[in-house]
Amino acid sequence: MKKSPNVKNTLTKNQLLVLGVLNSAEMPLSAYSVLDALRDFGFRAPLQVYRALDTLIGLGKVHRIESMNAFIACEHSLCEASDMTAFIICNECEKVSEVEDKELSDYMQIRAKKFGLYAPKTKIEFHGLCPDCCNN
Amino acid sequence: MKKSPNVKNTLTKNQLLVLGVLNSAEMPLSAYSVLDALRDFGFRAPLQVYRALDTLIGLGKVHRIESMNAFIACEHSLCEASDMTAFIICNECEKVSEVEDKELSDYMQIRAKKFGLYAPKTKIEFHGLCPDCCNN
DNA sequence: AATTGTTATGTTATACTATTACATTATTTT
DNA sequence: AAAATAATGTAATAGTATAACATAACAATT
Repeated sequence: MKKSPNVKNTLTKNQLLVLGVLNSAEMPLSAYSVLDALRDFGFRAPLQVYRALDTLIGLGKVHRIESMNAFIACEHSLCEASDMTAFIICNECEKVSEVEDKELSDYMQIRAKKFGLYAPKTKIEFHGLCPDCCNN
Repeated sequence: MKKSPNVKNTLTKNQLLVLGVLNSAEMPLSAYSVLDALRDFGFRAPLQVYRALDTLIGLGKVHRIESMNAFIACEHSLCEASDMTAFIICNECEKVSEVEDKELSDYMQIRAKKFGLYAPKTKIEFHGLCPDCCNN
């Protein structure tokens, strides 16, 4: 919960590298996986990854999957604008996909208010079995 | 994602100790905080805590707050029966409270189905500012 | 162009969270 | 009591994240 420089909206070298790795990945990656992927590009320490991730998350370009300690590139254009992010996570094949659901988003806002919480951004991580894995 | 012995529903010594600590706590505790709290009772290694937690979570008596890597005793009697668990988390004072919301629970089920996900249990962690912290 | 202030990086060490693997003890079942 | 199962103890290690400090890059003045 802090900071937000980067006034001009160009990403720095490290941020571009990290985002590139996540964009190329089909699954959420741990920070250390990202680090390993970037060793040939000069990355040597976790902090280089975590710092870039912090900024990218702040910009809405990357999401953190809390239940997996992993990071995934945003699949939407303007997630920063939305007030909810939701993920479908299969416990079996571990596939993760981001979903948009305006109706759910609105409902969550109403719910949060009902609880007296000011929650401009909510995140949902649906865990379960995807259609493929259900038929086993 | 595994196991579930403990056929008879009496808790073991370690499970009771861990649950006791969490029941006495007002906030979610990390596994290592629980460990420290139980050193005088013979606990010496993290695994003693994690094992007890696994079982207690399986029984619905303890919940894991994913976004905090912490654990909290269930405030309801029959959380195991419910198909949703939701928490209100203040990013400022870090107060966490479990809420029941049948309507939201039902809605989440519908939503999950819409995404083709079999998700008998969903968890929501609302992050935001509680009423107290909003007025600062 | 040198000075200053700010942002981004690099680097080391360390803290925090969780699991593997194996040995032992306790409990239940036969 | 013997065998089978469940619970525990212990050590080592893996995995995740941050603190603290040094340095470099960049921008905005003067």
